[in-house]
Amino acid sequence: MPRSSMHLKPVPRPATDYTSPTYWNGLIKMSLSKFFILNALYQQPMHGYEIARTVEEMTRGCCSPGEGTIYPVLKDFEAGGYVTVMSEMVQGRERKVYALTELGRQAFRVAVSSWMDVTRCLKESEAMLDAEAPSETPDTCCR
Amino acid sequence: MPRSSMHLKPVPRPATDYTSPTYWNGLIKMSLSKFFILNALYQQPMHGYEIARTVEEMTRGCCSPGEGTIYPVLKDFEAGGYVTVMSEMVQGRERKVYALTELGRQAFRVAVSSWMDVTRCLKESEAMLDAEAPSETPDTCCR
DNA sequence: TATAATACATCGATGTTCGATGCATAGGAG
DNA sequence: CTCCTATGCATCGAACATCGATGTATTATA
Repeated sequence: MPRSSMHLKPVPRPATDYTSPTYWNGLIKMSLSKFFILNALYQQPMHGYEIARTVEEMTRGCCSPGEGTIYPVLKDFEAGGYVTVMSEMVQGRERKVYALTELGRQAFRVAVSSWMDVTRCLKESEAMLDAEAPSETPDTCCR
Repeated sequence: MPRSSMHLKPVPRPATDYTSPTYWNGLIKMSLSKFFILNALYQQPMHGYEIARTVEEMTRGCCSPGEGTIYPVLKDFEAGGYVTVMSEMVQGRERKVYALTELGRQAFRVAVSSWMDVTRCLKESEAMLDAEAPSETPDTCCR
């Protein structure tokens, strides 16, 4: 028996499947959670749990940050002065309603602007594909 | 002197500036390096160093993955069968020319498709901003 | 009396990228 | 002749973002 297979072969690293939409959606999500949280709050003040559902709906499931993401981010936003918090009790349950400050609104505008830049680049990538294989765009949205 | 300030105050965490384009561009970059590397190779086979310059140009500086990103990624792509490598010597310098396999091309098409989904969501976010403050889009691109 | 939905919060694990560092050659500036 | 820049590959620790599991608690529903 080869010695190398006896010890310390923890996990062979399943090798990422780059042809899986799941992979790319996960990766994309990685840089959009904060963006969409700001986006939701830009529409109106709301509490953490509501943000989760709002973003889910807004992005049609493309990007739905988990609670493990949302609450730490909100805490960070609060510490930086991007949101203010109002605690309220509704039917015995605590609710922390977050509202964007002017600084928070400014942050979101910058974020949109930055994303628009890359969006243009992405459009060009799509155009390149369309040029060789026209008529695509199945509009499946994340599945 | 308060004891808590004597020990273990490593770095106060400078607090992220979410109103800085630099922050958002950095975050965005985070999920687009692999995408643009595939994009470059989709156009034609090239070597690592060339990929860096091509992506830089392609994205007008929006997303320029460093070498510390590119080489590990290429190695990963090779291991997964997404690219093939041809080593050549040019003027005494080694060059490893990478070419996409059909699997690699497929991966890129999936990636584009996934990105198009979010692009639609981003468009809507921009539309929301434009509704309240029309005539923006300065087209500064990353600065 | 479970179960689901609401609502908050934390923590370790995973994955992505950066920046520094290292090696090596070629060519031009001083 | 030596320094610096550009080319070209490669690695590694640190920083950061997000997930998934876990925990607490209340209310409504089955």
